[in-house]
Amino acid sequence: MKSFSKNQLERYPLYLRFFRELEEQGIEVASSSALAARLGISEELVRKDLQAVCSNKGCPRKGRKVQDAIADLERFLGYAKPEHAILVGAGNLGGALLRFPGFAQSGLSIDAAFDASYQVSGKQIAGKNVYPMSALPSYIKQKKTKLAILAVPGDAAQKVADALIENGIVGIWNFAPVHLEIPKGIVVENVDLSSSLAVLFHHMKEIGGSYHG
Amino acid sequence: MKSFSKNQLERYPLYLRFFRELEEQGIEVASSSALAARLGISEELVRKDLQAVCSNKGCPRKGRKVQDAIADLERFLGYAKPEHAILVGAGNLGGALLRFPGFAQSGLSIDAAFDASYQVSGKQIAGKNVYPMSALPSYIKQKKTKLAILAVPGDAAQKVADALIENGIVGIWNFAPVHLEIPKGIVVENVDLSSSLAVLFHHMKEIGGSYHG
DNA sequence: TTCTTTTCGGGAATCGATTACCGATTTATC
DNA sequence: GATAAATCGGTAATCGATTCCCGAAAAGAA
Repeated sequence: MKSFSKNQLERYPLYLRFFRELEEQGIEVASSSALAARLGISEELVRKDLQAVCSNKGCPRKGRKVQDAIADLERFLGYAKPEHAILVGAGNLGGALLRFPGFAQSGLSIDAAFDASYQVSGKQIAGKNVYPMSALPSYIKQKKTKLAILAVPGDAAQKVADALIENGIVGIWNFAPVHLEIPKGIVVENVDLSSSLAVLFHHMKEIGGSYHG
Repeated sequence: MKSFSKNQLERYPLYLRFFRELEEQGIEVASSSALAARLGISEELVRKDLQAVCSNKGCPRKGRKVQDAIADLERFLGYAKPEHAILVGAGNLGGALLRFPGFAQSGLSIDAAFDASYQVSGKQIAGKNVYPMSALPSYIKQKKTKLAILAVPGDAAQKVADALIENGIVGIWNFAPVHLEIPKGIVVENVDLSSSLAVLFHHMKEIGGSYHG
């Protein structure tokens, strides 16, 4: 069985996005070279990535069938059936995630939200119910939800994560700026804006675009 | 001169966060081993990372002075003076970023926002003015802004990015789900949720926590 | 048809990041 | 004061990702 590095996994959605664009334009075949040029990476890398997940071979001199590539990528990425998730913390960022329409194209379905504040719980955001935190355990157990999106303030994140795991959550998409302590067998993927900023700032310093010196 | 990999750069904010927590707790010295254990990475890696940016040496048997480490990390990350940025696209996600209070601790200051919709431009969000897009060129030129946060819908992103660059922006923090075509000398850092999701889904499949199969 | 061009797919080589190891040093303990 | 334990800093080795390279196949041109 093949193994996939984090970087490699992160590239697949970019490939899929590209192929979907081509499909919209009515283009039926595309080469790895074109994809590589568009994304600014080497064509060998693209080819190897696609070889690893595509059931169909590419055709010399032409490339890959766009529709086949889309099907292969969607299957590999798990977009066939949407993954059902709950969102915890329907405040500033959480609300934005609830309202974001793009997740449907990425195989994610946010079914419900939970918030500690009674100013938001009991209402709806983007057509999704926001429940009080007290309703969380029974909801997870009843719906057998496996995935949670964590968008609570940093100082509450660990406590909430513990509760989620205790009730059966095995995957956490963590938007809180905290490194969570997690037992083995639980998956956490962090969206850490400060890390992303660090990369950006450093590159800007290199080209001399920042005032930081 | 040293070079820093993307992964390495992304770790520094985590280190800084950890040291700041210790400082709040009144702890004055901390070892790389403790940091490594907390973050779930090897202690050699932590040591090497810190050696690369710290002016002060660690002390055998004790570790590093927390305050020195914080100072070194903040200096390296460019947090001494905040980087001034504008935000383009004050809608769903953009609004959330404007309201997010954590950027001050990451050396970022969002000074103003711009939006194409007249329903939001002219108003304020989180105390920051939202201007119409027509005001963008003159603002950038007058304030000599170098950094822009791009939070517009995907289909508008490339066009907006082109305009930003034309007016002097050299760094773009891109939240739009699009791979931007950018001339040389301009820095782009993408925050791509679909890539992050791909990593999460894959790991969940590995542990058997997903319904995807 | 034949030649050229482009792309594919696989194997070898390279490059860089991470890990392993080791002697040195300092602190705590006895 | 002697001894043990833990951490440091540096070098060497490993591991894996990416790149390089080549022969083969398909399409288009001559």
